[in-house]
Amino acid sequence: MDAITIKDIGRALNLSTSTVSRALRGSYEISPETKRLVMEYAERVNYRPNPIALSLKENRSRVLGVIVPQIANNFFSQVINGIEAIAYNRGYHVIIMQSHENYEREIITVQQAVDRKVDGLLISLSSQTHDVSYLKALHEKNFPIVLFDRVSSELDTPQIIADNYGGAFAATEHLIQNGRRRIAHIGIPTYLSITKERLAGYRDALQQYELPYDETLIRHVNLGQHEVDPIVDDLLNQTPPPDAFFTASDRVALGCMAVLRRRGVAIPEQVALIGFTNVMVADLLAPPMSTVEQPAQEIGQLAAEQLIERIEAKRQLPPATTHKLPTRLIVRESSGLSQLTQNLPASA
Amino acid sequence: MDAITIKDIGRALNLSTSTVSRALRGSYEISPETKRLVMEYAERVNYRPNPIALSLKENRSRVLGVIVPQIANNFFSQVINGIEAIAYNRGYHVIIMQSHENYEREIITVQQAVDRKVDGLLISLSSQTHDVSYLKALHEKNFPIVLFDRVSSELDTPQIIADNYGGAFAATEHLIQNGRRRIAHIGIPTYLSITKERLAGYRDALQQYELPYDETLIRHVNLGQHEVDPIVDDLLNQTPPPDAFFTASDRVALGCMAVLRRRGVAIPEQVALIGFTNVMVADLLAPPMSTVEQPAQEIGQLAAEQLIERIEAKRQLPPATTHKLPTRLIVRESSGLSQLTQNLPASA
DNA sequence: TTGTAGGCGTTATCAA
DNA sequence: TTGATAACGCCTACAA
Repeated sequence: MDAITIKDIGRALNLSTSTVSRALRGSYEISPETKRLVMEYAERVNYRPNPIALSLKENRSRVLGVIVPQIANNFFSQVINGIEAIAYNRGYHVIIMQSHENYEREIITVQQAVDRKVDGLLISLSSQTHDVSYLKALHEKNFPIVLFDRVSSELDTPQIIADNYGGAFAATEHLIQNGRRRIAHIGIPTYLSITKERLAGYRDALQQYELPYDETLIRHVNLGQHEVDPIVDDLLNQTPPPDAFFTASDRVALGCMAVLRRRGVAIPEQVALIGFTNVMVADLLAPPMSTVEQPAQEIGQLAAEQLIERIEAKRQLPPATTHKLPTRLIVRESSGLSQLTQNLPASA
Repeated sequence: MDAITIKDIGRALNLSTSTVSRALRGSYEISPETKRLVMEYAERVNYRPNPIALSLKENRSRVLGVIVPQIANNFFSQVINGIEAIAYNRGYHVIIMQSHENYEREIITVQQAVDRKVDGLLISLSSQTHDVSYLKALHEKNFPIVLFDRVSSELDTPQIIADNYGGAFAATEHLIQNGRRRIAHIGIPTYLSITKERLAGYRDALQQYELPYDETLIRHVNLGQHEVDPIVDDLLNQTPPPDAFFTASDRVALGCMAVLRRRGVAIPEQVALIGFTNVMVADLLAPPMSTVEQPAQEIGQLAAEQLIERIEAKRQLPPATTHKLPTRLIVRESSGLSQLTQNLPASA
C-alpha cells in the first residue's frame, strides 16, 4: 500500500508542502499556473488526503456513532439505513455498536464510542436502561447526542420517535370499530417510553369507546427472550378469551400468530391480530396480520440530520425538542389481498 | 469536551511526555514509583489515548470496512452481527457501507472505505457486479480483503460461503423423498456464484433420483425488486402445476407463500415450499414453510477472523481458500409444530 | 531512569 | 506567490 501524500507531491514538483496544500484547496493566493500543475499531478497519482491526519488536526472524526440494542432486527436495520443515507450525503461515516439490551454494555459501548472520537452519538436505549445519568453527564459536557425510538424524557437532547400513542390509539380504535370487545395487549418492558405511550393509546381508545380497561388482558414481555408463547396461551385460556390482540412489537405479534396458528384459531375471524411493527415480511405474509407501521427509515434520517446539525452548529441551536413521526395503519383483510393503508395524522 | 492528553499528565506531574507515555505502557525502563504516580493520575483524570493520533502514527485505523448490498436484510444484518462480535473482541471497529446492489456504487464505496483508511475490507458483492478487476487491483496492492456469501472465483482472497450446493441438494432431495415430482426452482440472478451453486444442487438431486430437469420450472428474479408474484402465478398456471417450490432466497420464498395463500393453495398439502433462507420470522410463522438455513452469524465471524488474521499477519500466510459452512435443513410439517432440524454435512 | 527530538499527514501562521 | 515552522497526540530512537 503506497498512499501518496502532499509531501510526495511537493517533492515531485519541487514545491513545499504548504504550497501543495494550498493549491489543492484552491487557495486564492496560489498562482493559477502552480495550481494547475499541482492539481494535475495529484489527479494523475490519484492523491487522497489522509482523513486520519485531518481528524487529528481538526479534532473531529467525521464519524457518527450509532448505538442500538441489536443490529439483527428489522426496525433497527431500517433506522440505520436511514441514518446512513443522510450521513454519507453529509460526508460522515457511521460506526454501529450494539448494547445487546444490556445496561452495562450500553455504558461501555458509549464510552468506547466517545474514546473512539466519534463526533456525536445516536442512541436507542437498551431495554434494561433505567438510569441515563451517564448520558446526561456526557450531554452536559456538550457532547452531541440524539435519542431515537427508545428515548428518555430525562435527557434534554433531541428525541426522534414514532407517534406511538397515535398508532396504538388507531390500532385499538380499528379493532373496536370492527366489533372487537376483549382486546388483549402484549407490551414490552413497562419502563420504556414507547411501551407507556402505546399502552396509553390503547387505554384511551378503550375509554373513548366506553369499553372497560381489563388488567387481566394486559401483559408485558422482556425483549430478547422467547417467552411469548405461554403468555398468549394463558390469555387464550381465559373465559371468555380475547377476540383480538394488539401487540407492541413485531416479534411479539409474530409469536402471537404462531400460537394462534398452532391452536387452529382463525385469524382474523375468531381473533384479530394487529401489531406495532415494521416487519417487511409481514407485508408478504399478509393477510391476516394488520400492522401499525413505524417510519423506521424516516426516524433514522431525521435523527441523523438533527445530530449533524448539532455537531456542526456554529451558533446557538434551538432547544432540543421531541419529534414525533406519524405511523401508518395497514389493515389486511382475510379475504384476498384487500389491503388498506391509512396514513395517520400525528397525535398531539 | 476536555480530553486529557499525555502532555497534560506530564505537565501536572512535572514529567516529560515520553516518560508518561512509557509509564502508561508499562515500559520496564521506568521506575516503579513514577509508574505508579502516572498510572494513578491517569486513572484519576480518566485519561484515554487518542486513537486518531495512534492511527496516524501506526498507519492503521483498527477499523474494518464491511460492504454489503443492503443492511436492512435479515441475512446481512446477522452476518454483520457475527462480524461485530469478533471485531470488538479483537479491538477493531466496524464501518458498514452499502452498495445498494449497484456496481458503480460498490466501486465508489470500496474507494471511500480505502480512502477512509480501513485496515481491511469484508465484501459481499452486489448482484450487478460482473467485473471484479477493481478489487483484484486492490488485492494485488496487498490490501486485505475477504469475500463472503456473494463471492467471486476470480479473486484470490479468502472466501466464506454457506454450503449452497449441499443445502440445495438436501432441500431438493427432501422434497423428492416426500413424493414431489414437479419441483419449481426460483433463483436469483444467474451470474451470482450462490445462484449457480444452488441450481447445481437442485439439478444434481433431480438427476440422482432420475427425475427430469425441466427448464420450464426454472426461473430467476432480480434482487431488490418485487417481481415474484407474476412468476409464481405463471408457474402455477402450468399444466400440471408444480407440486413444490424450492426458492433460492428468503424474499422469494415469502413472496411465493403470499401468492400460494392468495390462490388458496394448501401448503404443503398441495404445494410444498422450501426456501434457502435465514429469516428468523419464518421460524415463528412456521409451519408451513421449510427452510435451508444459512449460518449467517458464523459466516460473519469466520470472515472477520480471516480478515483480521490477514491484517495482522507478520509472517507468510497460508494461501487463500474458500471456506464452506454447512447449512441446516429445517423441515416444518403442516400439522402441529413438529419440527425437524437436520444438520447437513458439508458437501465436497 | 528520564528527557529531547523527530515524525506520522495536514493545515495555519508568519516570514520572505 | 511561496516557503519554513509549529501544531494536533502519540511513540520511540537517541542522548543524558
